[in-house]
Amino acid sequence: MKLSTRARYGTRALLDLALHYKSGPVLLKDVARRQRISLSYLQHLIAPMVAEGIVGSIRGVRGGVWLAKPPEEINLGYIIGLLEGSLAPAECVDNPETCSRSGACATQDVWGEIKEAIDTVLESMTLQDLVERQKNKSHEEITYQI
Amino acid sequence: MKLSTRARYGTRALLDLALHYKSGPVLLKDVARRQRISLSYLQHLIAPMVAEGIVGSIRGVRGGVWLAKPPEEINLGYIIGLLEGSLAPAECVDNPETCSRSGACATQDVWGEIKEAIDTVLESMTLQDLVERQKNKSHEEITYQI
DNA sequence: GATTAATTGACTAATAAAGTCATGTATTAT
DNA sequence: ATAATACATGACTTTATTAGTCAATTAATC
Ligand code: FES
Ligand code: FES
Repeated sequence: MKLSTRARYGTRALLDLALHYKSGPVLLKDVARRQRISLSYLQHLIAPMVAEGIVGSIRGVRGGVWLAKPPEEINLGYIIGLLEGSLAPAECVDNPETCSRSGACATQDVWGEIKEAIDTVLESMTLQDLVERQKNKSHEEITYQI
Repeated sequence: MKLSTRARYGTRALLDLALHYKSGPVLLKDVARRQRISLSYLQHLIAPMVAEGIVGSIRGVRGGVWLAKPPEEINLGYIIGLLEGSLAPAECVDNPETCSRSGACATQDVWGEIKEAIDTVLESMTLQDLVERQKNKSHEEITYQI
C-alpha cells in the first residue's frame, strides 16, 4: 500500500516549484538535481501538470518551468489525483462492479472509509502549507548546525 | 496505492470465520467457495494467522479452522498489519534513512499524517463491527428481493 | 490403514512500476 | 540563418512485486 514514486517525486517537484514561485522560469534540470530525481523521469512526471495548466513551461534558452497558480490554491488531493489517480485502497470503492460480492460486502465500507480519511488529509493541505513547513525545516536544520 | 489482494482476501476470510464464530471448525474449502478465493491461495493467507494464534486449526476428518479469539477483540489494524505490514504510504515514514532528503523534507510529514489517518480508521474497527455490518447488509439484500 | 484436510515449500505467471534513450519541436542569442 | 538550449513525446527495457499454482507432507479421524 505504497504511494508510487511517481506521486512522491511529483509532489516534491511541485513543492520545489512552489518554493520558487514568482521567480521566473526554473530549469527542470535544476529541480531534478535538487530533488534527486533523474531528469528524464521528471520530464514525464511534469508533462501532465503542464497539460493541466498548473505548471507553465517555455522551451529554449532562458526557458524553464514554473508554478502557474498560487501555491495556496493548489491542494495536495488534486496533485495526487493527477499523478496517481484515486487513492481508494480497493478498486471496488470507485467501481463496485469490479468486485463479485459487492453490494453485500462489509469490508467494502471499510475501504471506503479509508479512502475518505486519506482524502480528508490531502484536501486540507495546500502547496503553500508545504512551503511553510519546508521553510521551517530548512531553518531548523541550519540552526542545529551551530 | 491499492491494498494487496492478500489483505483484502485475508480480511474477508476472517470476517467469514467471525460469522461462524463458536460454530465449530469450518472447512477452508467452504470459506474459499463463499469468498470466491482459490483454496490454494487462501491456504497461504491463513497460515500466518494460525501461527499468530488468532485462528485455530485442526487437520483431518472433521477438522477445519475457526476464529480463536472473540471478534470484538480483533481490530482491523492488527489484521492488516499481519497481512500487509505497515500502511505507511512511503517507506521513509517508518525508516527515515531510506529517503535521501529525509530530515528536511516537508512531504514526509504529509505521508506520516496519511498513515495516522488510515491507522485511526482501522484501529477503531473490530471484526465484530464488521460482522454487524455484514448482517445488516445481508438482511437488506433479502428484504429488497421481496 | 484409508481418507480427509491442514501445512509447507518451490515454482511460474502476470502485472505494474520505474527508469532510460532517442527523436522531435519551440525558443533565444549571435 | 543557424547553433545552442531546453521542454515534449514516444518507444522501449529493466526491475520488482504480487498473485497464483502445484506437489509433497503431516496430522487427525473413521
Ligand atoms: S466488494 Fe470489493 S472487497 Fe468486497
Ligand atoms: S524523506 Fe521520504 S519523501 Fe521526503
